[in-house]
Amino acid sequence: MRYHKIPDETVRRLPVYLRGALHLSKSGAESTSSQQLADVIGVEPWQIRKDFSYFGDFGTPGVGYNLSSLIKQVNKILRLDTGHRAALVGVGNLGSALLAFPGFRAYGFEIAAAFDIDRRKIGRRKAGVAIEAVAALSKLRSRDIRLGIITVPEAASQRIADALVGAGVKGILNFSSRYLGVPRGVKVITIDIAMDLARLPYYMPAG
Amino acid sequence: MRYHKIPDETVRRLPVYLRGALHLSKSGAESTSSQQLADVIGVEPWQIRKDFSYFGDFGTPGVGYNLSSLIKQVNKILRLDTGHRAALVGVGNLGSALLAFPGFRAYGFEIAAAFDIDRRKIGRRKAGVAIEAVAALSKLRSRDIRLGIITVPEAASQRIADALVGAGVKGILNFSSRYLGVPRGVKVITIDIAMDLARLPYYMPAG
DNA sequence: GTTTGTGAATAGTTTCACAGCA
DNA sequence: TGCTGTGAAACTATTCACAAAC
Repeated sequence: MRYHKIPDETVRRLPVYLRGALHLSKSGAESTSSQQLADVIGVEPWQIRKDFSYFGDFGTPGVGYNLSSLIKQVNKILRLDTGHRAALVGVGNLGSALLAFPGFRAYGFEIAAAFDIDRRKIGRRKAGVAIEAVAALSKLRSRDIRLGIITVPEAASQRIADALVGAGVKGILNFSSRYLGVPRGVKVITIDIAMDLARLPYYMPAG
Repeated sequence: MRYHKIPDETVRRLPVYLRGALHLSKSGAESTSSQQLADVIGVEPWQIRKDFSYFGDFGTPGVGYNLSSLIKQVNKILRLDTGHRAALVGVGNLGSALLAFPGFRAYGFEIAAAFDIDRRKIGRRKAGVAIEAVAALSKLRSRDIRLGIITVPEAASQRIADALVGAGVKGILNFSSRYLGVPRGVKVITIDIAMDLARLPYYMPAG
């Protein structure tokens, strides 16, 4: 199955596998099996094997997967091996929390710039990052930043997305609840916190 | 198609439709069409019609959908018509941001309690909510709280999930990056911010 | 004996195209 | 005419079961 289109769902799971592998590796293990990795992350072993099979032979039959080589290969597929600099726009409650969030580093991300529209915030620092005026967004191109994180109110999100795209950003993590129109070649992933909470009651027993 | 199992993907999209409908309604419209709603939220019109068709007749052929009745029906399907009280555990950066987050109210959610393990935080208030000791979690049952939001560090998340389940919580919104094992009958939805960011580079043009 | 990798079977979802109603 | 609702077709993803590799 080496020469196939990769299912989106497989790509969605790869970071999960990566995290599981990192976890096992930190626990001192040198190798693992699809069964053990599956137990750690809560999926089924054949799913892991199938997903990996799209990219080539990751493991050794009868033995399993070498963790450090597995981590290296998945990192490469996801292009996390080079490191990425992101710009965060909107230093409110959520934006501030993300600036301080330690979880990005494990995947090689760094929030290298922060922007806000509020004059009182501009010039200050938050979690070591200087807050700049939104107007300065247009100068991102020269700063090797190709990722944007949008944590502004709904009403401003499309305008900010346009500005980020204009500044050469190719990937956006969007925390606003509005649909963002972007040109082909730019990928948006939306995290809508209230919406995820909103489908929880559907699955809960009545009461 | 009235007597079918509802696809999970349909349930995932219902809150999106709800938000679009609320948006149009706030803009002053009284009715809409699948085409207009689709444009607002960035999906295709037949997707909307198909999804609604699992639940019955929502619209009028030749005319469209009445917004207030649409909103009422979707709210009912998602069980958002009754209101829900949630407990948040872990008042760190992200937890604090969520306590102050205004977006939950639109869906009828209220964060009615907050818990932390840090003695210095216990007894204080954040966004109007008193911070209680994690040990007090066991008394949740009597407070009409059946939803939990977990914003604690990875290492503690399973323990907190167990405590929430023990206190009668039936739905969990999990922001930690660890897989949570819960009994049948409890639904977990995980938002893993770093993981979503981690699959963005895969989709970005090389550079 | 153990565990991977993968075709084939099954299940689930999206898309189409149009009948039927306002 | 305009728009919904939905079977049927096309597509995508999951699950199985087992041959091949160690």
